[in-house]
Amino acid sequence: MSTAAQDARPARRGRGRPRGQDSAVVRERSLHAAIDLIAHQGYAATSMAQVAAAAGISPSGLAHHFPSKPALLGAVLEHRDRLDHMPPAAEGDAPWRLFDALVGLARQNMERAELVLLYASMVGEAVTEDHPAHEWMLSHYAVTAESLIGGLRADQRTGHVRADAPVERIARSMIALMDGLQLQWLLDPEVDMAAALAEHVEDLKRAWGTDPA
Amino acid sequence: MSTAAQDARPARRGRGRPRGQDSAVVRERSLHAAIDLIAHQGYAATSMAQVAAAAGISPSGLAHHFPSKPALLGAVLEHRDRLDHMPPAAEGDAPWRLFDALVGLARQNMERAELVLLYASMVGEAVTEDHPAHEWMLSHYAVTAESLIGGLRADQRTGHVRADAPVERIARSMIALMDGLQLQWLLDPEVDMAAALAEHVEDLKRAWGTDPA
DNA sequence: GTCTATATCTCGATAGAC
DNA sequence: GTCTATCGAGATATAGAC
Repeated sequence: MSTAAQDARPARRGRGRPRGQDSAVVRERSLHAAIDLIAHQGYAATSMAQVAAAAGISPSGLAHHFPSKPALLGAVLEHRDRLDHMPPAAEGDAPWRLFDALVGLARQNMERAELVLLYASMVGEAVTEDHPAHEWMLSHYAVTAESLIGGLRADQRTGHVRADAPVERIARSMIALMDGLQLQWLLDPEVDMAAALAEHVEDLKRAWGTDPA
Repeated sequence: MSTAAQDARPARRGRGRPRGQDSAVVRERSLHAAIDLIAHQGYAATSMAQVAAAAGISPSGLAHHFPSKPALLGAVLEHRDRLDHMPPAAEGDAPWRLFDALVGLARQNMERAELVLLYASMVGEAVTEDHPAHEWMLSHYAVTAESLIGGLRADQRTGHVRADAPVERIARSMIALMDGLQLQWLLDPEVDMAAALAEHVEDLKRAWGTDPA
């Protein structure tokens, strides 16, 4: 999009109204400032003025890009989901692939404390029904659980997972363990959440898998 | 002036200054109002005025019992810990007693959504270092983990738990699972967190216990 | 597109009457 | 012990200049 200069593009540059690209840059900067602040303070405790100051613009300037606080939150959540997404299940997947992928995601997230902190803050606040991120949270859990359950069912069809495996419980426990470990890791970086998760997945394979270890 | 009621003391009773007992009642009422509001909205989003209104007094009246917002939070946390406490390990404990007790606690908490909601809100907010409840949260995890680890070590000494059991990891995973299941249960009351936890404890006993199932 | 300025609220906390 | 009154600070949001 935006194929460079339309035509002559004279010396409008210095102080003329900034166009396209500049706007995107400021928006991006504001978004990252918001992520940082919401992660550390929570949504309720973060003000538009703080975000604007961190982004180097005025509150009104911020309001131009994000007309309201919930709108800013929506953009933050959208950005988060793009960075930390569940890999989709595919037909030819290796057995337990999604579970292994989650272990990898956990290891990757140990290099991105900001993202984990944002998630923990959001989840804690959004459990209440009327929170602006409540719908996001419901959807997040539903999508994650359905993805894991679908993967397990596929593995059952190909015979790599025992037919009597309690797939819902396995999926729910995996998600719960991930969430809980993230909290503990945030409080104590010595906690190796990827390793703990990997051990759990190994236990699952031993208990419900059909392939030899 | 106003020598009138100095000694006659007519119907002073009805509206005279309330004493002792009354104060405790109002304090209790304020405390429960605060718990309810903080549980549903979080600490940052809850105002002293809201708590006062819910308790049926004025903000200044509330300030008399709790001189500041952090002071009110402290009282809330203290009350919470009294209701939802880790049973202490004792010398003659049955094997895995603390783990069974936690399953029972989870089942009990499924009748006390308020308490679980308060915990989830607090944990989400207090991960940040400068939150007024951060110290509480660190202590909460430390005490819980040490208690579980101590119980496992005692069971190892009595021979009911295998000597090569990774006690730290078992304790951390148990806590993580509890925390994560509480979130999922709050979002979907169909989730039976006590049952899921009980299954996990059974898995632990099978994997690391020495007693026959 | 960003700014200044302002409108309208609500916050936490304090002082003093009764 | 609870109230009214008030303070100063900071919130979201809008209007209009440049």
